[in-house]
Amino acid sequence: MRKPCCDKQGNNRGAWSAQEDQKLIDYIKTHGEGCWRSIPEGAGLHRCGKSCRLRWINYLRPDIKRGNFGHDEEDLIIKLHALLGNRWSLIAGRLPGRTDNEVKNYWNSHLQKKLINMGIDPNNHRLNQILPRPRAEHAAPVMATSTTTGSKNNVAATKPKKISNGDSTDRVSDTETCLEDENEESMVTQQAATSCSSSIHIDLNIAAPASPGQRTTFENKQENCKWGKTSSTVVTDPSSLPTLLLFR
DNA sequence: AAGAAGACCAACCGCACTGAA
DNA sequence: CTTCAGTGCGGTTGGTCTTCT
Repeated sequence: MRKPCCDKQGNNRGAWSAQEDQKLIDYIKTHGEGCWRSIPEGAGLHRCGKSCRLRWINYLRPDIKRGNFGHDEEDLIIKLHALLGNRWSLIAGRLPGRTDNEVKNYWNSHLQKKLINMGIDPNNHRLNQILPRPRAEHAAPVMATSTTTGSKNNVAATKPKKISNGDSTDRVSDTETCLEDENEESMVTQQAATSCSSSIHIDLNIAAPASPGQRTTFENKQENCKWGKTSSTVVTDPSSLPTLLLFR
């Protein structure tokens, strides 16, 4: 397999210092985002390009929105996850100012637990057979309070190892979307979007994400028709799916 | 007050994809 | 057509903070 790009000896690793951040910001401000490989050298950073890119995209970019996720953002993530699975960059693309890493972390640390508490399997967004018994004072679904479940280990335990069979479409196989069988995804997403209750009005067409210039592999695949699966049936009425609780 | 357990999140790692040579 | 460098993405890790006992 490929050699990692970050095997260069002498590179810093771990947390970024304020000085390093500033160097990166200054460099990108003057030269723009370009060849990530050349950025560390140009900026005088002892980091690999990959690390610089990550730091910039996830933390230093000026349009990053930091802080708690709003209620509608949460709602949107859940809905998008139901549609798209673990395609975090796509999901993040619909949330202005949010990064894929942030969305992913929020999902793993908050939303999974929330869904579990609501009796919904976060992997496929289906209603679980056995609902967790709500506490008397919390008859309605509520935000996950501090529970003993859902620790890092528990979360990890729910995640099967990545299946690497060379078929990139299977990269989301561990968290199948409830609409996984769709091959007319954009159509379905539109339908789902219209069936969302909602104060949230979004365009769920699979198109260029909110952040300009960012083109995902997923979208490339879309364009190249590599989604490939043609055998599955198209569910034209999402309301017929018993699983899409959140779209009612 | 102190240690343990849990929660959160920044960063790293490995793999897949693309495009140029 | 093949190879390889560059890049992006998703999964995972590990450090730090917070809460619990």
